[in-house]
Amino acid sequence: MLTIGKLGNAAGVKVPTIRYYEQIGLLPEPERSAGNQRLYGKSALERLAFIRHSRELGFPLEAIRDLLSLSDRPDQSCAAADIIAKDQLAAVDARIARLTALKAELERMIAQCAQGTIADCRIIKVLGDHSHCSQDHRISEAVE
Amino acid sequence: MLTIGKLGNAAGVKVPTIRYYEQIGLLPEPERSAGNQRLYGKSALERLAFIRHSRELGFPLEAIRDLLSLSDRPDQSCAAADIIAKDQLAAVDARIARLTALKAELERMIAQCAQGTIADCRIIKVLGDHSHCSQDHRISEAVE
DNA sequence: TCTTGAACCTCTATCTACTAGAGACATTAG
DNA sequence: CTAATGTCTCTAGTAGATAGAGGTTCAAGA
Repeated sequence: MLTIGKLGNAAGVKVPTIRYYEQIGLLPEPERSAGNQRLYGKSALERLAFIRHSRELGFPLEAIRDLLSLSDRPDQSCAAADIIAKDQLAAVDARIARLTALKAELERMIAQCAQGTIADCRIIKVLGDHSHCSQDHRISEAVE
Repeated sequence: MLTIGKLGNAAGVKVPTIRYYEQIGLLPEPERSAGNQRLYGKSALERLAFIRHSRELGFPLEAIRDLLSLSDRPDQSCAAADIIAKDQLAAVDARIARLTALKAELERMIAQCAQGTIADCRIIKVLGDHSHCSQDHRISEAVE
């Protein structure tokens, strides 16, 4: 059995984060030692590793909750998992598109800065007036 | 003079957001009407537009606070503004890099899904075990 | 002039995904 | 046995807003 610290080390997740996941019901309440400390088994480690990896791939916790409950029913269709993953991919794509537009605008802005005084600074000017922008970087309401 | 609603419309910022900006000291406290309603002039509109545009470019509010205080001192060097903008560009670049890696991994994962049952689902499998991943998508600690 | 409805006011709570800290108890190494 | 480290619960804080309750003010129409 693992204490919370060992579990955290093994899964690459900080201790308070594990307790947080338990609090929001993403991890089940574990056994306790005689002294009331949490004790985890192998399945908790697997579940936590699943969560961590999903987080690394950018899935929100609610999506992970759904994926976990899917993985608890191995005989069902995996169409739902496919949808969740595709949603996540679409979200990532949207963010990349938006960030790429931002990057272009920032580069343009920085390139124009002649390193003079604030009064002449293109950066300050551009920020103050969207009409100085080359393109529309206000892509959708996806607030990145 | 503009009421808060007109100001919001003119700048493209929601009313509660304007009050929030005032609360955190990003906008100065405006005049009030006899009935205690906020009244704004042209300079508030310019300042709010500046904030909005900066937010659209992804600058965090603290950076915007710095940029605003720079723009209040027009005779100083704009080197500081340049640094803030370059920092933001670096942050955007880092996020794009990370998201691009995530995108590749998600696409790979989805492509492998044979639409069978959960028991065979590659998505669930991959999420449960990082070793199924082609690359290291855990780029740095920049938690996107 | 009166009234209605929209816009405004303050205040508190909520969201995501954690992180930090206080003060107390448990465990383990030497 | 003691000291250091780990763990416990609880509260509060982070960014950047958004939502709602319950009440007031304003502008326009009848």
